Amino acid sequence: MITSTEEDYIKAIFNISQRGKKELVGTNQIASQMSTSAASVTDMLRKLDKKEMIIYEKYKGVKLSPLGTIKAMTLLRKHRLWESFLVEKLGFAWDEVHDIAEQMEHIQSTELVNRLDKYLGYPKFDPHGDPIPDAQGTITIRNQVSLSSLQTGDKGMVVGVKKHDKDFLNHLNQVGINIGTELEIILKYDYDQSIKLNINNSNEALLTAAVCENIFLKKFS
Amino acid sequence: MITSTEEDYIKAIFNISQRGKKELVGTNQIASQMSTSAASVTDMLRKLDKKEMIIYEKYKGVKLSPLGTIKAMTLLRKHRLWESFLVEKLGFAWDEVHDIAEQMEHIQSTELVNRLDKYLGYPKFDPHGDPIPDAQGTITIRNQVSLSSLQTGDKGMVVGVKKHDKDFLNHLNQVGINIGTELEIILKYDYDQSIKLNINNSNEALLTAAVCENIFLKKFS
DNA sequence: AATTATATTTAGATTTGTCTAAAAATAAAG
DNA sequence: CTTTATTTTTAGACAAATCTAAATATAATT
Ligand SMILES: [Mn+2]
Ligand SMILES: [Mn+2]
Ligand SMILES: [Mn+2]
Ligand SMILES: [Mn+2]
Repeated sequence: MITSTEEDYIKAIFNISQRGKKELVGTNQIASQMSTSAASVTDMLRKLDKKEMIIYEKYKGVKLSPLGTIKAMTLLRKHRLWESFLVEKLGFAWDEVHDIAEQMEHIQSTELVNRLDKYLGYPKFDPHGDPIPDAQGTITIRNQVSLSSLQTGDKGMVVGVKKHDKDFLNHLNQVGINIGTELEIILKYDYDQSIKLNINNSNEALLTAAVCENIFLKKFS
Repeated sequence: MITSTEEDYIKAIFNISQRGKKELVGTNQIASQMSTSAASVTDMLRKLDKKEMIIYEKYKGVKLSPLGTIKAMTLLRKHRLWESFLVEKLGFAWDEVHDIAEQMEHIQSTELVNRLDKYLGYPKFDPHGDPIPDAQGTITIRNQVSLSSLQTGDKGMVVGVKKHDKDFLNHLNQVGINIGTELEIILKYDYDQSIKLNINNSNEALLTAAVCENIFLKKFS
């Protein structure tokens, strides 16, 4: 038996270790990710260690055990399948689904998840371009580059975003960027690395370096 | 803010007051329905009373307040819509969906429920024949009779069941009864009120009085 | 190497939901 | 109208998840 609070900690540890380079995750990192106190994190780490979901050494840090990694994959699978359902079947926008999926990922029923997967046609990526682990927990890796790494004249198609918060996604909506959108870099300014680009061969837009950093593309040619 | 435990108590109180004749629900009734102790129930009743979800008088009993009744309707709506989704879209059988819906009914998002309702085509009844409250909380009443009340020669169509547990529904599956099944009473035995009947103009079956008690029909002519 | 700063853990409390055992209130019987 | 039985509430305790404030360990600076 695992509680949904424990599940959220597992997810947080996985997410932090994905985006950082270091193998071990720190107490404060988890605390800030979960918007809770460091003391609460320490308590929970002890508990998850006893349940053998993580490998934890006092003062040094923490990483997921094999068991914890499987659990994290299951959670990502559920979260991303529900997000896909909300967008594909119920017509939600990609910036409206995260908080709901955050709840639905905790529903306990493997049969439900597998049937949902089938119903959606076994999608490989969620509405934010994140890969969906299959029933065995394996994920499809896609070769993608950050928009920041492209130069003047380069072209590509948007395949994912790094941040998932409403404000960021809403901004992309406003400038007309979504998964599948085609971009051509008209000019990359040396001064501040901001990028002027052409969207779907029609509109033009200017993105700051901070925004470009969080957009993933499949580069053409 | 209401917790999902509180929501389950609200539902229990509503369900008990529906099936019983008395207006006030007792502590022990709730305890047995929720498989918990009477002491826990008393604690929760105090809390729900302070939140104005129920009207509670020590030693006398409890009933839902207007606020609590709205809450109960919302919960029934969510539970039954999710059950419909699981059966209609994901292909679950009617005896497999209750426990999953018991979890999904607690997802917090009115937008989600209303979109789900639309996606399902605004169904009026769930897979067990129970009415689904609309967004305003009003439910369609259907004129139905218990199979026990029918006599030799009567005909009707199954429109609902009183019990929702797996064992009971599985038994109905075995004898070939589901929502929509047409029944004709061949013979009602005076000795123990058991009923021999014809199912969909093909098979024959014998049901005990206890089983007949829990099947609702729309009587023909 | 000693001092300062940061990160992490402990100590002690709180809230929520639960329990058992005992006390009190109400209902049922004699 | 007492006595017995049932129902309900209280008392006291516990596990889970959280908090603040204080102590301790590790890292960074002089
Ligand atoms: Mn979550
Ligand atoms: Mn996503
Ligand atoms: Mn429930
Ligand atoms: Mn139902």
